[in-house]
Amino acid sequence: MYVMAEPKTKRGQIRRAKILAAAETVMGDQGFSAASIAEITRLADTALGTFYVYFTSKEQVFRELVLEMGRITRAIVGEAISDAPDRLSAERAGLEAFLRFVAERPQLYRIVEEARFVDPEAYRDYFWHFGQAYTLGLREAQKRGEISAGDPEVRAYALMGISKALGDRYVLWEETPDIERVVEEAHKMICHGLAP
Amino acid sequence: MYVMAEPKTKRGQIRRAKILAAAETVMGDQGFSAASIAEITRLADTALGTFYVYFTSKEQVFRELVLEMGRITRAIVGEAISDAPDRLSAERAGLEAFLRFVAERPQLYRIVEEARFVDPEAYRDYFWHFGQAYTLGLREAQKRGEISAGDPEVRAYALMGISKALGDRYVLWEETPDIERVVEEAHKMICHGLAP
DNA sequence: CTGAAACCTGAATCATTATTCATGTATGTC
DNA sequence: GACATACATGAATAATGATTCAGGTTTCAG
Repeated sequence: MYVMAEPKTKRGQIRRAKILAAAETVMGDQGFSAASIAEITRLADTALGTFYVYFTSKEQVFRELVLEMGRITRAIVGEAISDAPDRLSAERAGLEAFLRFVAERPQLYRIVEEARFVDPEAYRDYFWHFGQAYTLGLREAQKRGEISAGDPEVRAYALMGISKALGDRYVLWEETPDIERVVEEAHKMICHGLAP
Repeated sequence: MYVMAEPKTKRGQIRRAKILAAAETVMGDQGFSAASIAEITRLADTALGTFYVYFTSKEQVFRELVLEMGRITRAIVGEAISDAPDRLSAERAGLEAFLRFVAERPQLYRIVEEARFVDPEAYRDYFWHFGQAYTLGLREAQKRGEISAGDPEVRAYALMGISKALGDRYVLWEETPDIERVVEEAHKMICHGLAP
């Protein structure tokens, strides 16, 4: 997928950023196919044709948004777990940070999920990257004896799945999410499992 | 959403079923928007217009497929766990059955996930229904002392999330999935958690 | 100041497809 | 075997919206 060169002037950079932000809003709210370039440029106070000065296609802005979401999510979760004293605390902090992020920017979250259909490669890359880092974190925690033995990659994906499902059910589907409570309950299960 | 009456004659029932099956294939392979009615009817050896004898719109066949998927998944998982001796065994059997189902009918799985965007109500109903049953099963297992105490609904969604994530990573993204191994590893974590 | 590069414009193009419809053909009942 | 109902057809309709383009305007280095 061909990508345009960076804008050379200040004005150009601002314009491009405005269009990208508008695309986030419109695509996040309405989904990829319902989002029209016309509406994106309208929201960005820009002429329709200007869109194609900065992006080669509708698909390309979308991909850009998915990449941005990857960077943001990793930054937010990474930050949240960075000063946890041990891995179990890190799991709790990471889950909580993720759920709060979903609550604050549901559009970005939606875009990543839609990427599964619009741009499967970007979607896969997103989780692959995240999964790699997650796996590594668990493997090292295991070496340090902070968690029990077990395949770190399977665990990483299982834990990502928990976050996503709880985000859907308790953040997106709920008027007033009680994130604290959900994190608490989930964390108990993550630490000790279901066995009596 | 208006739904057509059932076909009255044998011929009609067969034709309708043929179109529905073709829709499953085409929509499952290409996704909702890339799937064209023309291709669906071509695959069903049927004239284009005949589609509208049986379905009111493209959206409506899609919904029909989502509902069908709901019935099938519940049947398959329900069957798998029905003769488990206790809840922890049931969790293992259910996870394994789900992963095998994803491996066998990836198109249907894809359709449900796409419903999140194409028909959010159907998507929500699907998980709501499943979540209700799952929660109930966990609550009763807890009463019987087969699992430890904890919010059964949060646990239900967490467990569904695990299944979905492992389905993505180890079934859809893998040439030759080793379902047995993944189930084994995940089940250890589900039973005992990460705590050392 | 000035010219070239960069940026901006929005009407026109172009392609795609869901849906309709007017006109047949089959089915089953009497 | 005739009639009504149900089913089948595919060309025509109609709407949509992504992308292009031919010509302006702004920026900024020299």
